[in-house]
Amino acid sequence: MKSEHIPAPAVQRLSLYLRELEAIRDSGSQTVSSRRLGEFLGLTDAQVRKDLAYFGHFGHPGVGYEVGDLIARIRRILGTDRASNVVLVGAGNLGSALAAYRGFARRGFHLVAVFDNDPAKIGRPLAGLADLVVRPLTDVAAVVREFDVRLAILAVPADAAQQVAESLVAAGVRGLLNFAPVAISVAEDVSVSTVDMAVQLEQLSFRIGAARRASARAI
Amino acid sequence: MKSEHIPAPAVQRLSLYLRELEAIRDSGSQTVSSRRLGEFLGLTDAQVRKDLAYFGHFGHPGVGYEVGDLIARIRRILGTDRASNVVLVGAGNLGSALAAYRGFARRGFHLVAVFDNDPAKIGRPLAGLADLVVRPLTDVAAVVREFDVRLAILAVPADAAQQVAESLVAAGVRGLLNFAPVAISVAEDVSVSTVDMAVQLEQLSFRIGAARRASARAI
DNA sequence: TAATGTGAACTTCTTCACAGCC
DNA sequence: GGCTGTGAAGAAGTTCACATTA
Repeated sequence: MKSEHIPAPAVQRLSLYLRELEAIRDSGSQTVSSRRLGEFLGLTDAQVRKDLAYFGHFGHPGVGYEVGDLIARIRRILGTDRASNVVLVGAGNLGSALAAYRGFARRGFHLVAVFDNDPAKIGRPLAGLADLVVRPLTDVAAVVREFDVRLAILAVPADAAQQVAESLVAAGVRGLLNFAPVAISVAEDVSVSTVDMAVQLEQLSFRIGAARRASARAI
Repeated sequence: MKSEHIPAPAVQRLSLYLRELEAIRDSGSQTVSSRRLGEFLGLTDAQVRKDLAYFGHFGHPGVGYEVGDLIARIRRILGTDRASNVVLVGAGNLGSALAAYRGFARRGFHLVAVFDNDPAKIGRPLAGLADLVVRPLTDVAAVVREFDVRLAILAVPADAAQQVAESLVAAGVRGLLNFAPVAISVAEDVSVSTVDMAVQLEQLSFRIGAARRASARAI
């Protein structure tokens, strides 16, 4: 297969496979079948095979996939086989929590700087992170260039998000993980992924409401 | 239209429309066209109309949609027209940040309790939130029943997530917003939405890598 | 026997294009 | 003229089922 166009949902699942594979590796398995890999994620074996086949011939008929090999391949595909530098803008509650999160480092992302424009925060280390001193937003361009930063995390208030995004992009950032509850528009060669936690709760609210309505009808 | 089956992506977008509509209302507009509503979200006008039409006849030909009315209708559909009680499990960095986040309350979710099993945290108020005292996990069932809690936020380590999820579900919770980087399996009448921030960064990493590869080919 | 990779069938979602209404 | 609602067409994604390989 190894085609030109790969469905976006397939790429999303690739990350989930990676997470699952790491757990499988830690449990001691050398190989894994498409069925087992999909099981926990609620996916069919065919789906798993199709997804992986978009990227190459990774499996061995009759055997399955070699766990360590597949992890390495997926990391290469995602571009996380080498650590990449990331900056964080916004040293409030959420920003501090994100900076302290170890999951980023474990998956190949190295946080090199934190920015904020609050004079009370600038110059101080983030709570519990002695090596990360908050820097003023005016330093963004210099840091992005110095550390060849391509990804940034936005944890600023909604009304500041668009402007901060623009300065990051101007400095050379190519991907933004936005936690502000607002849509951000940037040049189309820049990727933005917005995580709006209230939206997630609303979706759950709808789904449990729909379930209740459905069961009410069934009675 | 007002059909039985509604595409999941349409429901997702409903939340985004709501967010956008609130901004439009605050900017003073009384009505909005499908084109304008979709513009910022990168959606076509047809998509917006189709999505809204799944739920009823909300618009006025020649005029558009009445902003306040549409907000009220979408809130009803999502089940957020009345505040619903939510609990949070995990009072670490992320949990504390989530508890302090005002966006939940603004969108109709009321955080009634925070749980943790760390004795050093139990009995103390969350940083900056005097009214939220951390309670032991053993209180979950009682609180869920007392406040008729249907939604819970999980901000616990990955290796605890499944177990905590099970106790929440046993207590009567019907929807889980999971921030632990692990798939959770529960009865199928319970909804789970997992937000894995490292996965989001990986997706961005892939997209900017793919863009680079594409431009390299183009040269 | 066990499991992959993949065309073909099927299902789901999106876009088009236009009748109808303000 | 402006704009919605929607059937029909088209595109995208998923599942099936089987040839193939270990």
